Amino acid sequence: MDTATRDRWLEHASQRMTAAGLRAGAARTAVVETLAREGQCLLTAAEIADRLRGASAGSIATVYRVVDELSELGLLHRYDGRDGVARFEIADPDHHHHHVVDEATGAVEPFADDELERAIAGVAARLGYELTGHDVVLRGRRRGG
Amino acid sequence: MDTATRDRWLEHASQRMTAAGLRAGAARTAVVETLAREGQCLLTAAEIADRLRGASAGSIATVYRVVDELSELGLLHRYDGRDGVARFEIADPDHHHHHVVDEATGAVEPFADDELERAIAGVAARLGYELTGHDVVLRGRRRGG
DNA sequence: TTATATGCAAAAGCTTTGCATGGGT
DNA sequence: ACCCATGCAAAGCTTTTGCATATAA
Repeated sequence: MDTATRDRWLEHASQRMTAAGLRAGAARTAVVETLAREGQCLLTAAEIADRLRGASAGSIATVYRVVDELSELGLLHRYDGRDGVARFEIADPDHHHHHVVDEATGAVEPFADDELERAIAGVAARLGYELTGHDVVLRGRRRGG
Repeated sequence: MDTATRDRWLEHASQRMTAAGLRAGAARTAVVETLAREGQCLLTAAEIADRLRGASAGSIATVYRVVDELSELGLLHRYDGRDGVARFEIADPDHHHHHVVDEATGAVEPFADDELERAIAGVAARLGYELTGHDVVLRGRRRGG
């Protein structure tokens, strides 16, 4: 993820948070900046807290509170994997994507696919739903190398 | 889900379990039959245990052990929602489907879509993955009524 | 008979909450 | 000044694990 995208998201997040009446506290700001820095990469609350501790502070409780707020505002995507740990990453409308998990290594790779998105939109229309979100997770093994 | 489908799955499950060296204990059998009876419907471990208690027994620990075994054998699909509770349902290759969650009511509706499946297969091929599974969850609000 | 299945209870996570304190506006 | 944000500790959950007993094969 490039700097421009990250900065754009930071700007957007700042506006949304202000509009929502959220103050720019030290911990909240640090969580937001950490998520922006990691970009298109899923982080657990514990991983975010670890990165904050490197700087100054960050209690796990606050991290959970902040990621909940941000998710509520649509600023984060949340993924709940099979290991019972929630993971978060910034939601950038210009970089919409999903993930494929390599079951051999556990590695997570992002991907985007227009045809998949069209198919999902088609399903929603057919079923009569107005979509607010959707998750796609592929699991498999990488062929070749 | 019709009786024939349920019976077919039960037969299939029985064979796979025997082949895997699993014995037909009371609790395991009861869990399998409960899942078959519910068919195309997601159940939590606690919900399964509740249904067992109505009959005779069923400890939550055993339920977790059984659904893990069955998932490992590919006999169950597992969904991890945002509430941190895993849900299970029988995996019938002839009734492959996904789910759409109505955010207003929390209702979960199954659906199947060939175009969506084709898109997913296409993505996997493009990325060079041999898929072992995939999840799609749509979230939205039902239009009209 | 022998290894597996089961239940109970305890432990192990992750996540949330209460409360007192610190900090933004 | 006022109210929100934060940290700590404790509580709440789901899920896993240890161990003794019961049971399928």
